[in-house]
Order: sequence, then structure tokens, then C-alpha cells
Amino acid sequence: MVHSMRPTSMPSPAKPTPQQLAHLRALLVADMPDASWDKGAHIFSYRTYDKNDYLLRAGEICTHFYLVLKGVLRQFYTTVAGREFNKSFSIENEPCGAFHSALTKAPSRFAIQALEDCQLLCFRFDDLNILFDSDPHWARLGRRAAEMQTLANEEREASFLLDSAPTRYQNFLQQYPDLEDRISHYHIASYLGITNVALSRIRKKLGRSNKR
Amino acid sequence: MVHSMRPTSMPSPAKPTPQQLAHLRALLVADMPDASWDKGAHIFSYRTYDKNDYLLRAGEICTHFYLVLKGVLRQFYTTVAGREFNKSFSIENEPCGAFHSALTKAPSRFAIQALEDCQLLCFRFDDLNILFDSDPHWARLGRRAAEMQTLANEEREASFLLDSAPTRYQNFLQQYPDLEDRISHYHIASYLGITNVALSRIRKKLGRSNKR
DNA sequence: TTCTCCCATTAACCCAAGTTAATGCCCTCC
DNA sequence: GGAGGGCATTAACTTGGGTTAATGGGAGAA
Repeated sequence: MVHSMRPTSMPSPAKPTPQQLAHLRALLVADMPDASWDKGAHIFSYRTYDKNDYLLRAGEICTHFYLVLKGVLRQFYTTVAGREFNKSFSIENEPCGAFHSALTKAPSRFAIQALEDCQLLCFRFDDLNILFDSDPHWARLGRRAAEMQTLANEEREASFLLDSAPTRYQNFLQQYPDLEDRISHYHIASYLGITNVALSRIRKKLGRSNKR
Repeated sequence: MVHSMRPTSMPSPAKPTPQQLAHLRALLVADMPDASWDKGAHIFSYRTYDKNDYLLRAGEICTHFYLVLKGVLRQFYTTVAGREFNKSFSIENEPCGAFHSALTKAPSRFAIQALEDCQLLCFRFDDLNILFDSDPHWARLGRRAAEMQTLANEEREASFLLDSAPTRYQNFLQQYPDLEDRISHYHIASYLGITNVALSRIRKKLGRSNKR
């Protein structure tokens, strides 16, 4: 859990390959004109992080956003008592960052950590904002991203209100079909808002035990 | 709970008074130039709703947004089993609407209902979008509103993950100091994700019973 | 006034999940 | 091969909240 106090950022900034950029573009928007795309493509860099590395610690202000090319990350809160609660995961082709912290320049309430060795596309949030202000195609992309974020937050909020722990677990399995085999189960339990013991009991009832 | 099948919208659209508009402007932005403000002021209308009226039913597409001048509203989900879960409340000077539904033109998963007789400022979401596209001051206001929405969602999500039911209740009391005396307690319980019985037990432990 | 409805409280019982702790598997590193 | 650490499982016990139902107070209507 501790893994020493490595600095939050540092390893391996590099120019992304053309393949990586093409992948990014296909992901983001099918319909962006070349002229608009070229305006923005230069702000992305390529980075790697080792398993257990921190991309952001709680209390820091988030300045960079990421797109996951390979690997898994978690965003998590830590209570005063030292318990950790996973807010969300980011897997391949998903964005990752402390949205609210970046927008308001306020300290982030949660940390971001790699759960596997990761390959990421990285960009400064300020650069992105400049892009948003300078080109309506990028502005539309930004708004769409914010909408997706809002939708995801509402889904999760509703899920806590409406669904039982076993249901939330099954929703998780649907949303991230292969993640259960890639990360420790206590991270999943923490995401569901229950203990690893409770998760184990639920898995037993659902006949999913001993799959490891 | 039923109160007959009154149409979702209808009563009392009217021009807002100058006082109402001045109030709105002071609330929204201190620093908007007159020219920008004048561009938008005409899209607001004034409406009233009676207690228990619906502003929006689950499954409908949200086309209007509101600002509460007087009264209380709730936004709530209904499960297949018929149980209701309050997603949020809107009191004086707070906005109200199904953000995601309006943005994506998708049916709303939750309904909106007046819990007291209400006075509202009302505007069509499309008109607002035109305003956002036509003036950077209004665009900034729109983005700020979206940020507030995201922040509120994250707060609530974190609260379900991190806090116990008694803590969530106390957070509620802090956030809405007088609401406990204005609405039925089972609405509060539903907002906290517990039953009215559990809320009553919590209130007893905290010494807040028999205050009614 | 009295009746009635609404709703908060309380009790009794049940179940799901938390807590603590023991067990044992698997993996990695000597 | 052996040792140790990390982690999922399981058990035993506790606790908090759900469920059902009874009670009673307050407010409005007849």
C-alpha cells in the first residue's frame, strides 16, 4: 500500500506516435475536420506509470488530464481514519483526471493511482481550455466530455440510492467485464461501498467464488 | 400522493417583474455587462405551481429549467416496485431541472414535483443554449452552472461512500437548515437512502425528536 | 366538537453487512 | 525446495437498518 514516496509525476514524457494520435482521434470524434484536429494534436504527450505510482495525491491541484491507452487506474478518497474508498476506475480508452479540481483550481479530495503498469496520453488542462476557447469543434468535444462526466456521476449516485450491494456488484461486472481478474477484490469492494468480507459473501451466493 | 393526473405544466406563465429579474441577475452573476444581460433577460417567464404538482414526470424529456423564488421541489426516482427515492431538493434561489435529460434530449429517469406551493422563474433550455452560443458572458455562466452541478453530484456520491446514515442526516441539516420543518420526514429519509423508521431512530439518538 | 387522515414514533423481529480473526492458497523471492 | 507476504475465503459475533405493525398526536373537515 505504501510503496515509498515517489514524486507524483515524472516518468517518461514523450511525443505520442502517429498511431496513438489516430487512435485518440477516432475515439474522441469521428466528425472533426482536419484543420481543427491539427490545432489540438500537439498538446498531447505520451507517458508511462508503474503499478502503484500516484498520478495525483489528495490535496494537490489537478493540472493534467489523461487518456488510458493501456492499464488500470483508480480514483479514491481516504477517510480521516485512513480507510480508502474507490470513487471510480479508468481502463483502456477512458479519460482520467480530477475534473472538479482542474476546473476550479481547488485541491482534489481524491487521489489517482495506477493499479497496473500504465500507458497514457497526457495533456495539460489549461492547454485544453485554450483549445476549447479557440475552436468550436473542440468546444463541443469539451462539453460532450462534461456531459458524460455528469451522466456517470448521476448513474452512480442513483445506484447507491436504488440498488442493493449484490446489484451494484453485478452492475460493476457488466460495466467492467474483465476488471475483476485484473485488480484485487478489495478494490472492487471499496468501489461498491462494502468490505472485502461482504463482497466475498456476495460472490459466494452468486456462485462466482474460486474463479481466481 | 396521487393528487389526480394534472398535466405536467400549465399554470400561470407570466412576465417576471423587474424586481424578480434584478434578483435573478444578482444571484447569477455580479459582473455581467448590461448589454449581455439584456440579450438574455427576455427568455425568462414567471410561473407558479401548487403543492404536489409535477413539473416533470419520469420518462418525459426535460425542456424547461427553473429557478426557485419561493417553495421547495424534489427530484425523485421511482423503482419498479413503486418505491420512491429522492435524488435532491431545490429550495429558494436554487436551480431545478433534469440537466442530463435536457442536454441529451433523452427521457428523464426522475420526476420533479413541488412539495410546497411554488413561485418559479422558468426558461426553455433551447433558448438558454442559443444564449450560451451567442454571448461569452452567458457561456461562462452556463459552464459555471455545469461545474456546480458536477460538484454537487460528486459531493453526494462521496457522501454515500464515506459517511454513515447519521452523518448524512447531519450533513443534510447543515445544507438545508430549515427544510426539516417544511417537508415530511419520510422525504428526508428517502433522500438519505434509509426508511422513515430508521430516520426516526437516528433522530432519537441525536436528541432531535418531538421537535415537531 | 368530533371524526378522519396523515404521519412520526416506537417495538419486535429479521437480515445484511461490519469486525475480528483464523485458515490456506498462490506467488515471488531467497 | 522453503519461507514469507499478500490476499480471498470462512466463521463467529455484533450492529445497524429493513419490515411490519401498533400507538398516538396534530391538523383539517364536517
